Amino acid sequence: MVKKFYITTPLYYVNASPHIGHSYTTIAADCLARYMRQAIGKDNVWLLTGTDEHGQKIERAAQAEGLNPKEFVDATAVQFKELWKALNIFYNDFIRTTEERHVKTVQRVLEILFEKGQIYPAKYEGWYCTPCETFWMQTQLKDLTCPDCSRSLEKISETNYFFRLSEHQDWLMKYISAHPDFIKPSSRYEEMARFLELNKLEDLCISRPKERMGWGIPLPFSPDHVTYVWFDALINYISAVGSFDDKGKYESQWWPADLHLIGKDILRQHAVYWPIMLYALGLELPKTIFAHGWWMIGQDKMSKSRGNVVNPIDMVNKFGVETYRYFLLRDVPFGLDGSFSEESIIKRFNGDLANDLGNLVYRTLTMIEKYFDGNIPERGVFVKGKQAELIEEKINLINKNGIGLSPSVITDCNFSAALKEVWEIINMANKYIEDTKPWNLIKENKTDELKGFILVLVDAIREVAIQIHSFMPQTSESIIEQLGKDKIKKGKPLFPRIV
RNA sequence: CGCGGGGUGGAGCAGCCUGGUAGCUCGCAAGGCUCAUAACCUUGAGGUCGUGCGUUCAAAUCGCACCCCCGCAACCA
Repeated sequence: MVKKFYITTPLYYVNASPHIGHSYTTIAADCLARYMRQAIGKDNVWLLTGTDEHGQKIERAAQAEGLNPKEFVDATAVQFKELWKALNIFYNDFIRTTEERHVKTVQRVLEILFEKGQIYPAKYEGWYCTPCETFWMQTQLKDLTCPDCSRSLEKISETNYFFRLSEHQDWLMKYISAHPDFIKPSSRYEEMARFLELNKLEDLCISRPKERMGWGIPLPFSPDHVTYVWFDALINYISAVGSFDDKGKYESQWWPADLHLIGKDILRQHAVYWPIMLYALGLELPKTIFAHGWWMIGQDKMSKSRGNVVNPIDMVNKFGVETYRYFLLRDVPFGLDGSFSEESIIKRFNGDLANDLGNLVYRTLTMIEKYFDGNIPERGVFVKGKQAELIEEKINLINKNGIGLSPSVITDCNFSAALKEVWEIINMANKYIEDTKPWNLIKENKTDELKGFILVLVDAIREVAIQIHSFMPQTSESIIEQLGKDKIKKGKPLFPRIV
């Protein structure tokens, strides 16, 4: 097991309010971080999230609301923080790209790379749509009109700064083929490996002239330019957890990251640009980059233009945090796309949470109440049936592999499979009750058997509560509490069925 | 055109790499039970595994060809 675990979410771009996609990545990261805190100690885990706040899109979004960019991002960043609170996200740090610590590091990185000759100025030629304020590459165009607004484009040529991506292709390809865990899941790994095989990397334009786009970090060696997107945003992963000294040496107790969780849309930036930037700086590469899938809304892609964006807060208000977290992590294997609908949330809720888990807890507590006056029977040597042994075996097995997530499950972020494992205990327990028929035991005065039976259930439920802690912290705690130490504190059903 | 993913009982998926009684969840039907949130447990119905050809004693699984769906433009996890 690793000694420290540094996990990140992407920096969310704050040109609009957070949606379920943002919450998905962050909940997954929170779940892993919670799991790892239990496994290796809370001081050894660092979960970083934050917001990406520069760029033209934000400049324009701010304008649309009649705010200056800073006012605008301040307001949106708060929305993200509030959402994380509502979703019970426990992060160690929240970095904003407008913060001084970040700006300084970005400029330092630019400086170092410029001195090393990794960044160079060159004339940049392309087609510009003035009304849209958008720059188009030749390859994006069918004719000389703007793909967005169809107005005619203007050819402009300006000096910009470029990062020498192209000269790094060889070692990156070798690195990737030597590190099968670098990009996950494996389908994405193949995708990237093939991309590098089939395409030649071109140097990356990393600047914009200030007069055209002012809301960004100025290049230290050319104050008339600001950095452009990725050179700003990606650096947060190091700017938040360390700094460069005068000699350009980076110091950090957390770097390299153990896991960058990202959506599949930004895989190339993380799997190609970012490693090359780090390599050029002489820094270690992250251990693993995991690209998860997207939530579709029914069959459709979620997008602002379609107007089908789902607000996580609405879902939380409707179904509760715990259900929302459970649904996202359970319904679809991490890595694949999922189909989001209230209907499927309700299905999961009624099936897994109300009928299986909630009802198991409730019926067990009721039996303890009725048969033992609310006292959990004392431990003793009781005759165990075969089923009881199977349940105990299962519990031990899962315990041995570490809090319900076997090592492969954790490294492959297979939340869904982990929960399935846990639910097997639940199903076994429900079946065990059915087969043991405690209502007959009580009639026949078989108290010892009844005690043994209840203890098996109590153990099973405790185990389940521990297992689900990273996924549904509140539910876990509530179950432990209701079970009490010796005397139960039965409450209302955990998940009252939605009719 | 090309690239990637996919087509398995009503729905969603696993199985395919390493050929050999087609499995899971939900839904549906019948039954059982009463500790429980009309919940839980059991059983059952329902599939030419996209199409065709080939390899093989044997193909959902391997090979070839074809058909259909999704993504490969932008905002964005």
